[in-house]
Amino acid sequence: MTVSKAAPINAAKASRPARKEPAAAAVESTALQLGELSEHLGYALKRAQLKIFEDFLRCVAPLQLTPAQFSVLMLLDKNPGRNQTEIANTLGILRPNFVAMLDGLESRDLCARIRSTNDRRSHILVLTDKGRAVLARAKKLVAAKHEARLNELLGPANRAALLAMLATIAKEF
Amino acid sequence: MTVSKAAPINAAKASRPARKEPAAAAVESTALQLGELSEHLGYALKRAQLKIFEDFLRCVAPLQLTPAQFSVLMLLDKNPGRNQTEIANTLGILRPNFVAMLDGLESRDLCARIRSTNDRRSHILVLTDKGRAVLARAKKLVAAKHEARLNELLGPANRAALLAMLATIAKEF
DNA sequence: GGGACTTGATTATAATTCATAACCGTTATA
DNA sequence: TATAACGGTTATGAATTATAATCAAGTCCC
Repeated sequence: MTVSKAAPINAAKASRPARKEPAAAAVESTALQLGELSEHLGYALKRAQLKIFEDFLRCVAPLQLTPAQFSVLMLLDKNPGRNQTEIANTLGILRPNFVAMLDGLESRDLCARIRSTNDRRSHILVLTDKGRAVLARAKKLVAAKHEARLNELLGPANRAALLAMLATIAKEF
Repeated sequence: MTVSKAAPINAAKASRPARKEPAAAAVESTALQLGELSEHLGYALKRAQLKIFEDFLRCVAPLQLTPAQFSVLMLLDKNPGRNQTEIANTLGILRPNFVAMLDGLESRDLCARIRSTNDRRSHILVLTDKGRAVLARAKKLVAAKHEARLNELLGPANRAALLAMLATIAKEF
């Protein structure tokens, strides 16, 4: 839709005394109307997603993890012994792009590539101890700050309903 | 989070007769577990958003409009006489990036920049007749194919609830 | 066993998107 | 009138997403 990270600073520029206006009833430059746009799910979805990611970044800033990196660590933790292709595919990351991402995580000693003995082409991915520790801290931060805030805003029931609908869309659409 | 456009092709590779396995109970390479990841709103949000945009693109393909371009046309239609900064800001587009985007729309004769007589620095944006026509067709396509499909999947009430929650997040978070 | 084919990881590379700083002409203000 | 602020633009860089090609290792099959 659009919607970059840049705050939609609309703020009608704090009422100044006045402005020269053509003549007829001064329009006084009010806030813009989104109109039907606000009824479009894609638009709302994108804006919400940006906000959520922004907040995620903030909450987990001390650990320097992006949402993408977090998702990789989560997946490695839950699925030890898988190779790059499997992890990348389930996250929707293209294999070529996953290489640099793993390089980053591995250079920070959060995970490691281990040449498989079965199939010496493939790299088994594992969390390091540090990786597990960082992930644990990240989960705590996310739960305590990020998801908690959402629960507060929407209420647990609504939050669950939202999650379910999003999952439905992701799966069935 | 991650989640590129690439389909998370997990498909466990159609059962072949067998495979050499280390020894102990063959693990048979089953689908990966998302685990707690599926409980994280950001993850679900991102995946849903990608699906929605993908479908939007498909539905409106005959008109060659991206979600971002669509949102601009919608906003111009609802808010005639505004300048670039105002439009860009309310959509969260950075002004520098908006220039090329407008160049594209203007070169297709969907909108026009008009030098304001009040303030000769600013460009008033207006939809052309063609722009209005294209927008009208786009709205029809989106309503008939895209949003209709969502309604079908979620039901009108749920769809409305989803929209409301997303708007809440975008606004208050 | 050896050639043809497939697969996992990688490189190279391009297109798109998002972000920042600097600039020019115009307007407001001290 | 000089200075600052503003709207639009350029230039540019980082990050994200995508495709094709390469290399080594495995599978298939005669």
